[in-house]
Amino acid sequence: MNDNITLVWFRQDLRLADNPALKAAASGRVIPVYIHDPQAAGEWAMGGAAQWWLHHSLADLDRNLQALGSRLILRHGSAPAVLDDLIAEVGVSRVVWNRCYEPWAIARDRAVKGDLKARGLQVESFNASLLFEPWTIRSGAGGPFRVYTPFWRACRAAGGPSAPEAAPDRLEAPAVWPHSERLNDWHLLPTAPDWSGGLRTAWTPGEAAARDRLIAFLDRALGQYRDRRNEPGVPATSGLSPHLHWGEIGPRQVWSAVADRLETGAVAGREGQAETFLKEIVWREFSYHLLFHNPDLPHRPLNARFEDFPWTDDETGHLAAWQRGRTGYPIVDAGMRQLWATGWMHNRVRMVVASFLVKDLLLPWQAGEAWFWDTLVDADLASNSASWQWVAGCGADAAPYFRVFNPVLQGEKFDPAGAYVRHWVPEVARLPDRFVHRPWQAPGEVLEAAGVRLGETYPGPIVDHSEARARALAAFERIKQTDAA
DNA sequence: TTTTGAGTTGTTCGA
DNA sequence: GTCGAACAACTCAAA
Repeated sequence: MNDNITLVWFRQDLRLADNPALKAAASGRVIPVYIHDPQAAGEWAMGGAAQWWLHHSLADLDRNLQALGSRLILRHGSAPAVLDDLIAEVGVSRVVWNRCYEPWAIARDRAVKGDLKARGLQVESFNASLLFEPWTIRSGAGGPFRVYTPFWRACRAAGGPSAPEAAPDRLEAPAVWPHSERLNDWHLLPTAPDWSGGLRTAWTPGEAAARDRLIAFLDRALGQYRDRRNEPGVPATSGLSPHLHWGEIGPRQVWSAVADRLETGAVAGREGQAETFLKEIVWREFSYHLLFHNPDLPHRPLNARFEDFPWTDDETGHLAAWQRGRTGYPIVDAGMRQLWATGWMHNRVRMVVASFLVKDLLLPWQAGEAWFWDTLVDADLASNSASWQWVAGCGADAAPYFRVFNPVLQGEKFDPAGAYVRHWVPEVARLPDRFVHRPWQAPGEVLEAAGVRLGETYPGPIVDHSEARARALAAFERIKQTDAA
């Protein structure tokens, strides 16, 4: 039975526009399907925040497909088995998808492709998630990059990414729809308790919301991006990371929208501000490039010397204090609480909290990576692992080991009026600016007037930063010696 | 082929 | 108070 039906397997490309697999299928009958397979990712199964996002994004995709006369078929189970079932049920002749780049997904997709082709089906995969495929950007010597700036230049030299394509106008339905499971039965949303209130306040998953967020960012913040993106108390960043992760919008769409503003003079005199934003988009590409060429990136330090780094055991409950935002450093605690409440953290603060975990607490970067994975709505294997390695100093083009963020100075520099810490750490909200990032240095009467009792209403610092910094530098000194020996 | 200069995000110290 | 130097080692790419 061959009805010339194309099965479009949606994964991290939950959108209709700029979706090459969907576009390729749209000339004939289409069955869009999403397969929920929590086991496939192994230890990188989605965290709770990611599942919350996925639920709403799938609901949105289904609505958008229905507007084109189609719908989204939901199935759970092992993807190869589910695809087999669908193919047998409805007589599919062709299967298409947009590529994923997690090592486990690459292995799965390669096996599926080989298997389906061997059985005579047409199978095609496309690029929806990246400006450039990781294997197409090469250094002068022909290999992958390990330093960002040459990678950026190589991307620029590759010319602009291809233009995004519009969504199909309509989609032809099959004569009979295969059965679909119900989204609610997947229990992706938290219940008992429902902790998703902060996520709902902060985010609207879905393709239209992604587009709205992009436009709002371009209108309001692109022209000051370079100067203000580091201020966590100001909405100066795009907030596109979860939308990009789930593919509700693609980097080509983002790139072309920025290029438009540049070409039309909408950011005249502020091109450098916009360029800094494009560089951030390319940092995402760089992370995918690194993961593709170094599949162990999520587990093992790129710089092998760090295998022997003397991380400490978490005997003191430091990890839990960090996770719950009770380190006694307001900027660190604000970030960790923002993460817990909203599933997202401002990038500047991600660097501060990561440096604190890895350098002040000497806990392994993988512990931070795992916590971020569990709690972020934008949890992305490539960006998360590349960024943690960068902070830890063991990654590509990494922060030098002696760069230890001082949480007080970082707070005072980037949140000088304390708006960010006051919002997320209300215990210290009534402290004056000059003590809001260093409550333990406030005189007793100032603390009292602000209603702060250190150790009771808010913790004292769990480590002394300057001692911790010295400890970190000494630890790095040890792996230097290990290497020389 | 070899050499050379440059490379996202910081802090501290001493002049 | 400000300012420059020092804090490694390694990759990349141009010369």
